Amino acid sequence: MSSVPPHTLCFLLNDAARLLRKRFEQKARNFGLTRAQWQALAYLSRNEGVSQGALAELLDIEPITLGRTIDRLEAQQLVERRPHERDRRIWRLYLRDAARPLLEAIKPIAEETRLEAFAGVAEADRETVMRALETMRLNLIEASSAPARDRERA
Amino acid sequence: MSSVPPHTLCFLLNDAARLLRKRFEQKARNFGLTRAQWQALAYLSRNEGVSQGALAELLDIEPITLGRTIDRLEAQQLVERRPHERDRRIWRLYLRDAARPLLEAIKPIAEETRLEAFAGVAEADRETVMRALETMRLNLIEASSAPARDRERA
DNA sequence: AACGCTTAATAAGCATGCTTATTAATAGCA
DNA sequence: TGCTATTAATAAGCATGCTTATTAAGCGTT
Repeated sequence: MSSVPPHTLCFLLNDAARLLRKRFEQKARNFGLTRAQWQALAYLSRNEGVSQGALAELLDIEPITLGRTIDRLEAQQLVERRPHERDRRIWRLYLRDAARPLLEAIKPIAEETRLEAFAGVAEADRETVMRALETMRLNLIEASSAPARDRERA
Repeated sequence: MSSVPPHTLCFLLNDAARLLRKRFEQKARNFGLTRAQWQALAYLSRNEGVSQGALAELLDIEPITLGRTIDRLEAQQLVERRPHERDRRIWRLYLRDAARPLLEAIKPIAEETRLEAFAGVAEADRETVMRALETMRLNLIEASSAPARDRERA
């Protein structure tokens, strides 16, 4: 009765990403971190003192989206907002001590999940996938930040 | 000051999927359909008369998630819920007439977005990516529907 | 100094996804 | 038949993401 689903890139990519996130969060629940929170922490750990806007730029998300994630990380005592020395509009972000061991502890979970996902995919193909995803990411950042043409057309 | 971001599979896959979705929705805004709504319609078009639970299973999402998407599609007169002949718990889902031309109209948008995303990726690599994503999807459905072991461990 | 432009962060409101809990109906067994 | 199990759908509550709008602060030009 039910026929083959239409596996376009958009559907497949979304499904794989959503299922990977779901699986990661099943395993990471005991740590109290979602994928988005972990990603924000991971990027922040390499860029302490950065502003919210700049960190959002690194993550390719909107500042307001990051802002609310930082709210939660701050409530969990994992991140600290400190005022900028000269510019009172800016918050500088820093990890708090509890965040560092958590970041280490969660790495094996990510690796486990990666191996589950990649099971049955040849090593060479895994590299191809990673390279292609990075290319796509850059293509799409470029495309969606310059959408004026399409909007005018419409 | 800011260093290379940690491009793990989980981050990259999520970022690529999110950016592709964002780009698709920028282009499809005039049609009033989100990616999730379009996906539900596309799968439904090949399985009319299906129940909500069965369609959710096809989409690999939770029934409650689909239920709310169907609420919106019903409000837009694109989908119809009809009672099951014998089982009063079940809604059978059908496309309404307005949905079919919409599904056709949106296909070129999806194709445009696909080409933008895949720019600079060799044809052979595109196929590798699609195959790998499908493998990953199946791996993760398998893994996350049998999570008992991990929960007990924890 | 005062005006207006830009920028950083946040607010409001929506859709999608999840988990957990509830309701209503069916199915299965004593 | 009647009790219990299961099943289908939905409700409640939360996190993440977006767009659009607002507030506050800084910058620049006159």
